[in-house]
Amino acid sequence: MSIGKIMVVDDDSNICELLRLYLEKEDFEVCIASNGSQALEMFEREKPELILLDIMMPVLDGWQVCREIRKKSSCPIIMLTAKGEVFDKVLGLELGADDYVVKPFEAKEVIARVKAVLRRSGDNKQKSKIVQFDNLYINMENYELRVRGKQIDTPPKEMELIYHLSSNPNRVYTRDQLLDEVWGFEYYGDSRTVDVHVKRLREKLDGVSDRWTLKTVWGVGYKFEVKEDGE
Amino acid sequence: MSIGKIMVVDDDSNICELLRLYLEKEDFEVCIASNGSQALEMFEREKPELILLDIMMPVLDGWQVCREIRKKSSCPIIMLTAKGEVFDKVLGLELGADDYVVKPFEAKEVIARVKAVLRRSGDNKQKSKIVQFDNLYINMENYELRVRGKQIDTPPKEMELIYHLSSNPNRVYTRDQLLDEVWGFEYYGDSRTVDVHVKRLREKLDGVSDRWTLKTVWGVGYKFEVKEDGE
DNA sequence: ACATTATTTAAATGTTTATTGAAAAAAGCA
DNA sequence: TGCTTTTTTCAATAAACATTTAAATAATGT
Repeated sequence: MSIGKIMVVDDDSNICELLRLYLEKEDFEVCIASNGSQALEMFEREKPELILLDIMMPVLDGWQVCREIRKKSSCPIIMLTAKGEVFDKVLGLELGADDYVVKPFEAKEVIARVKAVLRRSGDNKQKSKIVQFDNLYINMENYELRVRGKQIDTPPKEMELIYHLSSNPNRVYTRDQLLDEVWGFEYYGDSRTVDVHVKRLREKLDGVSDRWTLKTVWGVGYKFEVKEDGE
Repeated sequence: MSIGKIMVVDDDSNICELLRLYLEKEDFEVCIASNGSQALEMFEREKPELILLDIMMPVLDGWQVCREIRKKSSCPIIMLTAKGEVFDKVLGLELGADDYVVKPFEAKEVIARVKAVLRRSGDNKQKSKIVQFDNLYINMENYELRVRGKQIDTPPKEMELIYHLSSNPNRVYTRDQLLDEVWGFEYYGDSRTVDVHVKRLREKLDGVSDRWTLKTVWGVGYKFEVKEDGE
């Protein structure tokens, strides 16, 4: 599943495809424009969450594109600059670009900067990686699960399962839904697998709180049930 | 209100005043030195956040000033060079200048570069080169690692790795992240390399404290885990 | 009571990490 | 420079751990 759409603008198709390769590996969706005017048009249509923008381009150069986009949007922009143009990039930043990368670049570095800029720009739809209910604390950043403040070592699948369930309290998930959403779409295993993981989680979590419980919905699936106040 | 103090060093008072005018309009605080030795003295006293430094100056030239300041500080420095003057970029980089501007300059351009350099330096630096947890002491200034006050000879990579991990306690890093952030983007080696370094660090550090530990997060990576009080 | 669904258990399967020793690379020294 | 030592990397194996499967048992609803 895509974690965001990124528009790559460069007249060198090798560079575009290289970036596409790496970005898609990181689960970004990618669209490509090979010149400035195409970029502006595509920007309207695709509404990307971030733009990787080459400076040296035919028709409209990167700065002009940057300036145009800034007139109507604050979409993050990372400039791609050739080695010779080192000091113009400073002005690029002043025009409203968020970061820059100097060619020839390491693809890994570009990815890192994309992530950093997205993180900084904040309004990305990344939901909190922390869930807390009464004396249960789940932190997917650190892969940490705490019960009454005490850390409990938990394997990744169990971790993701309890996180998924508790992120949407009171919602019932069928086993197949859980296999799709936690294990992944391509997974084709026995749905009893879910039961086993639920069982292990219960071993760790049962009787821990009277304010929530990992409940079986008979004939349907499971839910993380949270009790209302005073109930 | 000032958004930061900038020291301007130039023997031409016209240039100094022009820069002061523009910088103050942008809410920077400005102090001015008209030669090298005055600059060094003022640097100690005023502790500016950035320095605009002319190269051609009587008494001490810009290069010498730059070198002196770099001995004790990483304060950002932008060099001012006259047109026709050959700017030695390699020398500039080696001495630690962050950017340069060629005279005659547009005041707006200087402002843009000042802001860009400040933004960059704000991203990167600011973090202490010393980390301390319980009886572990890491000093990256002089590559020194101490356990219970006793110095332990440690190879550079291990040093950088434990420093990186312990600088962000409890955060999980994947092996690839560590390769990017400790080894560098251009590194293309096997990610198992990280394991070996972790293993060596553990030989040196295991059982040393019950308040922190170098922990494996199965299926994910490693973290420097620090226990809360009373746990 | 019967059919269906859920839980538990244990064993098999698969994956990730730890450990090791040797090779390669880098750094230090004469 | 050439030699030695240290550090880093690589690759193979062993160990640890997680996940899945399958089958037996228990619970639930009609």
